[in-house]
Amino acid sequence: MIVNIGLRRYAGRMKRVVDPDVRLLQAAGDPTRLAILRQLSTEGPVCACDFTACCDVAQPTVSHHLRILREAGWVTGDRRGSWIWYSLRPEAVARFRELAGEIVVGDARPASMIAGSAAAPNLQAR
Amino acid sequence: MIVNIGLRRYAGRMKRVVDPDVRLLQAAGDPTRLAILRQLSTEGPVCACDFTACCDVAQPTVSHHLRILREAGWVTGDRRGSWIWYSLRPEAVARFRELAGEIVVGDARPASMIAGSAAAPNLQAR
DNA sequence: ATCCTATATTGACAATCATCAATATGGTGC
DNA sequence: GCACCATATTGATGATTGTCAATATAGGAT
Repeated sequence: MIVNIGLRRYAGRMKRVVDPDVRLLQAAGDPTRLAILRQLSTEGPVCACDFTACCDVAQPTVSHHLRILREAGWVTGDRRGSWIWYSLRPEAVARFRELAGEIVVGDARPASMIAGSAAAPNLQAR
Repeated sequence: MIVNIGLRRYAGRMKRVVDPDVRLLQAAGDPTRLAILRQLSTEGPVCACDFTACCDVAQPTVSHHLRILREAGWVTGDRRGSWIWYSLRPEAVARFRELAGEIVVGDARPASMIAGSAAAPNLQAR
């Protein structure tokens, strides 16, 4: 996508992520956050204070990543006293599994829907 | 992670992505690249020239994203004449599905392995 | 050889990201 | 009230990212 700014053309990053599937994948695609997700998966609800150990990052960084995971729908935080227990949201886990099931090798279409399988590709105008 | 550079402390991004799982997720976590993966999944091998349509991006951008998908292990390119046909790599698809299967809600450990479930969290030194 | 087309690479630019120190917020207990 | 703890937010910094125009590379056809 190209946007004019004054006389210049903007060639940087433009399309913000809105697709919830992309947000889910993008949130999981970070070493610290994947470690958090894995810890939540194997240990069940985890206190926020216990994430700094596994990830070797400072407390504000953990808080930052937890916010991203929360906004992507991966986790919820449940305040109990002065601690906050984080847990995986089943909807996100289910959606992630669906997403994985949608990516399959080979042509998933029934043979009747395929027109010219081995034909030339669609040519594009430059 | 903290690294000293001269007298300053570096507070920017440090740990490069090496975990192949993270690379897989990171590569999939982009709108253009997820669209490419989905097109490959539903249509089977796709000529590189056919990706510009679905993604609304210029040719170098498609090439850039294909390279990222290739380096993450998602796709391979097969040159046939002047066209290059891209297809999903079964290993990546399989790993992605495994990855999705590893993230589960609730505590996956057997009850015998759980010490003090409802006890206080592990306290950390600041 | 030359031309044409498909794809990759280079270089630049701006947005976004991950990280931390410092500070703020909000709860518990005295 | 005050002190202490857990967590979130702010602000700064530097790396990384996504995008394009321009150029390069490579194969097919003439």
